Amino acid sequence: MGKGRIIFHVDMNSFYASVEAAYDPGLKGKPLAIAGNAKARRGIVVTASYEARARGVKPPMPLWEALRECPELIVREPNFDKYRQASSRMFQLLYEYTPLVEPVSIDEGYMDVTTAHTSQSALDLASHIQIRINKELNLPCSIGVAPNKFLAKMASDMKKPMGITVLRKRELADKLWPLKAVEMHGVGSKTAEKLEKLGIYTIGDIAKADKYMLQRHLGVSGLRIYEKANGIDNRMVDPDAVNEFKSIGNSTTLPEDTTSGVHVKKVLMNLSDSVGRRLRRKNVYAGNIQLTIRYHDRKTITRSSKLPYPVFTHEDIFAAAWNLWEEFWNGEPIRLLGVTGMDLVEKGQAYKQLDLFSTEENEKGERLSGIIDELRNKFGEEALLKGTQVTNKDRSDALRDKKRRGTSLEKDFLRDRLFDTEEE
DNA sequence: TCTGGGGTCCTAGGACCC
DNA sequence: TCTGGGGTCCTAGGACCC
Repeated sequence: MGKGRIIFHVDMNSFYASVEAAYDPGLKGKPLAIAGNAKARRGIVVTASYEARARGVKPPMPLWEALRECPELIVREPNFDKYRQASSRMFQLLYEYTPLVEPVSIDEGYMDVTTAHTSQSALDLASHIQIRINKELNLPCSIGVAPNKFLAKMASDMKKPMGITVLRKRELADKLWPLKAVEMHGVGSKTAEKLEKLGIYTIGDIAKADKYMLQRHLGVSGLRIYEKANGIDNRMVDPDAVNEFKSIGNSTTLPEDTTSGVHVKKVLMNLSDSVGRRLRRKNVYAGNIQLTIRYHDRKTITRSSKLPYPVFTHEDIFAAAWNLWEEFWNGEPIRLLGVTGMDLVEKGQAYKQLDLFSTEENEKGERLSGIIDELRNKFGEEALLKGTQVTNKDRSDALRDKKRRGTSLEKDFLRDRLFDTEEE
């Protein structure tokens, strides 16, 4: 007693379809599918209402197949602004209970409520949250209640829609172990196939397998699934994780396959522009640009190059992408193109360095930002960073910033993640 | 009639340096 | 005559998730 954590996993049910139905009550109770690219025939079903699922529509199914299964299917294109808005309201509601909320994606997140349920039981708290989300936002969700993230995640999957499932350590053998290995978070079809060849079919089989045998065949993920199958998962709920971006990219499947250089150029310029806007809005530079090419036969390659200095203008991004295209395209028809910025570095870091030379910190910021871009162009980022020194004061400032961020979770989250729209 | 778009993490090989 | 081993960086692919 006293040492265990209480973790919730809140999982919105058929999120996109539910949001559409909340806006348009006429959709309630009808088979509804949200599908991208609905007109171009190349779309897939992203989300299906439970009525649609009952008629055999299961994401991610090609749209034509869904319509064959269920001719009366109502199809809507996704409206991400709407979903982001609903999502932010949902998370704001969660933050009312604890700052220890870790959004995982637009429609799910973890909460650490170990110290947030003083007056009521954890189960009552989960029920309370679920009812509020349903009443105030008109959206259904399922909640898993468990001593760690993995078990909470598995629990929220066990009863849908509008379920609440408690999964205790002592219930593993009954509730978790009978499930097929592929049901486990982290085990996909490829890993499940490998496991079957080892005579492992259920999560219980994983739990009872030889740990080092799993490691030999699956590397570190073998160790990981062994621990999880035995109910062990020490990962913390990290409210800051959502702000730590590793890459920002956009891709698009073309209406028709193409070999036209002019066409490709136009598409890459659009993608570069959109990636550039997103980088600038998040105040980061990309040190590496990656081009993704999917050929007519769906064979997909990625080619990337580390840049001499980090970039964030659409011209620089496009130039890098175009170089890769000219170097690596094999001449065959293209189905999809993608541009991604990687090795992201915070723009603020560079400004911070320059602030060392500045007496009035903020006044000169604008002018300095122009200078720093010039210096970067001339000498590259590395020279720039080497030219300055980090003091202890900087370190403590950075630490304080990070701590402060952790206490204004809502704002950071809303700005950085949910309102990730195309406008500047 | 074929299968989107946004990501993260892990692995592995080669280049290069000491 | 031909030669070790460690460490880091860069790149590409693949598995997985929502």
